[in-house]
Amino acid sequence: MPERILAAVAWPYANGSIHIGHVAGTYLPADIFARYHRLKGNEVLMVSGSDAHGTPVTLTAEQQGVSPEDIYSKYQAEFLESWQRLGISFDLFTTTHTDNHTEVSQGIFTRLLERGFIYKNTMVQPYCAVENRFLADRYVEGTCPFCGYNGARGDQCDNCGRTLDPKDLINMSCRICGSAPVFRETEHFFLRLSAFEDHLLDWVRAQEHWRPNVRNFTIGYLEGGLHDRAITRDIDWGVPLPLDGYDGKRIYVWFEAVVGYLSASIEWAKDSDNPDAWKSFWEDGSRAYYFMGKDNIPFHTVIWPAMLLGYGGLNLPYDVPANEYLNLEGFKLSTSRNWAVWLPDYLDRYDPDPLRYVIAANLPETSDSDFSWREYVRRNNDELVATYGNLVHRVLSMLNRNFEGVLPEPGELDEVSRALLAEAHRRFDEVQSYIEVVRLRQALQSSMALAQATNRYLDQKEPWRAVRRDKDDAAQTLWTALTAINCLKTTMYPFLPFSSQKLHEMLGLEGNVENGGWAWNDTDLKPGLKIQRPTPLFQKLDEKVIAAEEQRIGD
RNA sequence: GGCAACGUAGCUCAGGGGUAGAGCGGACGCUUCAUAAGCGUUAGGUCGGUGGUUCGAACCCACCCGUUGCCA
Repeated sequence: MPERILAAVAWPYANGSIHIGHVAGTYLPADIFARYHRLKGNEVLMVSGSDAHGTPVTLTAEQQGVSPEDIYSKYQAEFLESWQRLGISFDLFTTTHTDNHTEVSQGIFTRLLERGFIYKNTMVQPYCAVENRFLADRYVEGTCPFCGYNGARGDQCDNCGRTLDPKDLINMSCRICGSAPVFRETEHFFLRLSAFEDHLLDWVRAQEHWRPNVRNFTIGYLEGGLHDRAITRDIDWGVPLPLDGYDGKRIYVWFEAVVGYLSASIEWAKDSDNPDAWKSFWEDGSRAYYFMGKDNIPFHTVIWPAMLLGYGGLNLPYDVPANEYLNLEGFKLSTSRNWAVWLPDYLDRYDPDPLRYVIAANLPETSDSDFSWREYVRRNNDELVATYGNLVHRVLSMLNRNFEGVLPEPGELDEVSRALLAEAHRRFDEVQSYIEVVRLRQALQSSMALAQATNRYLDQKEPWRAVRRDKDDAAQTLWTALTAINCLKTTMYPFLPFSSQKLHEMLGLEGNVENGGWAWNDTDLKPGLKIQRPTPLFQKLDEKVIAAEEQRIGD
C-alpha cells in the first residue's frame, strides 16, 4: 500500500539568487528524498515557495529603490528556472504573496485568536518621528552594549554576534534617516507559545528517530521555557490582519511564512482535480518531512508545531532532517562578499548532475562540510567519469563492438557472476534503507560501491580477452555487468536523474526511467535487447576549471 | 553569557567501549575493453587538550580550547 509523504521544503527569501549552500542544506536533500519515494510508488507532495514578505526583501527593495513586488517577482521567476534546470522536482513552488496564502494565514490567525492562543497586548517599539513610522529591529543601529561596536543593529551585533533588543543599543539611530528614534507604545498580537511547552516537550522527547542535534537542540530550547511572542508588526508589506482597525499592521513574517507549507498544499490541491486532496497529506496516514538548514530548526520543531497544535487536526512533523552548513573553499558563504557559487551562474556553464553528485557526496548531514572547485573537478573526473561513467561506457562499447549491440544470452552463471548480482541486490536494499532514514550521503556511497564492484568484476573476468577464446564467457560477463549497470541506473536516479534517464535510453529501453519504479531484478534485461551506441554519461573537466572558477569567487 | 552540534590520516569525510576506517592524493605493481579510464599492494594518524570512570576509551563523564548555529 502506497505511503503518503509530504516533503515540506524551507522557503527562500526572494531577495537574491539560490547558491550552493541552499542546494546542499535544503533543496537537493529534499529532491533526492522525494524522487526516491515517487519512484517507490508512494504519493509525494513536495512544496515550497518564495518568502516574499521577509524583512530582507524589503531591505533589498529599499536599497535598489524599487518596490518589494519587483524584487520578489524577479527572484520568483529565477527560482523556478533554477529548480527546473537543476532538476529540483517541486510539485508546487509558489510564493507567500498570493491570495490563497493570505486567506490560509488569516484563517489560522483567526482560529488561534478564537481559541485564546493569540491575544492582544502592548509593547514599546522604536519610532522614527522623521519617517513617521515604527522601525523594525534591524532598521535601528547604535553601539553594542556588550562589545562597544558602533554599527550594531537592533536585532544583533555583527561584531560580537550577540542577539540584541533595540532597547539595549547605546546612541540608537534610524538607519533610514539617521535621526534618533523614540520608543512609543504600540498594540500587537501575541502567540501564546507558553501554552504548548509541556505538550511539545513530551512530543519531542518521543521523536527518537530525529537527528541528535535537532532533537537535543529542541529539547534544550523547550526546557529553557517558551515566551509568548509578538506576531504582528507596524509595517505595510505583508499579510494584513483579518480584523478591522489594524490597517497599519501586518502579520509578522515568521508566523506567516511557516503557514506556507499548508497554504501551498491547499493551492496545489486547488490546481488539481480535487480541491480536498491536500487533506490526505496533512491528516493521519501521511508523514511530513521538513527540509531546511540548521538556522531554521526552532521554527519547525517548536513554533510551527505549536501553531498546528493550537489549530488542531493537522499532522505535526514526522521528521526534521535539518542540515548543517556547506562552506566554500574553507570559508562560510557570504552573499554580500560574493563568497558563493550562484546556481544560475553554475548552470550556465556546467551540467546539473555533477553538482548534484558532488554536493550529495558531501552533504552537511552531521557537521559543516566544504565545497571547493578542486574537489568538484576531482569528484567529477575521478568518481563520476572514471568509476561510473567509464564503467557504462566500457561495457556498452564492448557490446557494440563484439555483439553488434545486442545483449547476448548469459548462459548458466558462474560463481563470480552470481556474486556480483548478489552484491547488486544487497546494495540496492542498502541504498533504500539509507534513503528511508535520510542518510543520503551514505546512500550515494553504497551506490558507488556497486560501480566499483562491477569494475572489479570486469577486471577479473577480462571479457576483452575472453571474447577471442571463449565468446560465451564474454557474453555472460557483459550481460552480468550490464544487469548491474541497470541496477545502478535506478539507485542513482534520485541523485542523478538526468544521467539515469540518458542511461535508460542508451540501454535501449522505452519511455522514462521513472516508469521502472524503485525495483530491480536480474531478469530485467532480456537477451536480444538492442543497445544504443554509447556517448559519455559525464564530461571530464579540464583542471583549468579550478583556477578559473576560484577567480570568480569573492569581490 | 547560556544551550546544542562538531573537532579522526596530506585533503574531503565515515565510524563509535576491546588490536584505528573509506575515497582522493603519494609510492610500487598488474591490465589495455573503456572518456590515458580499470584493478591490486603499500606508506600515513598517540582519533582537539587535560583529568576521570573502566580490566580496557577515539568512543562514556567533567573541565578547557577551537569552529558553527540558536537564544535573552
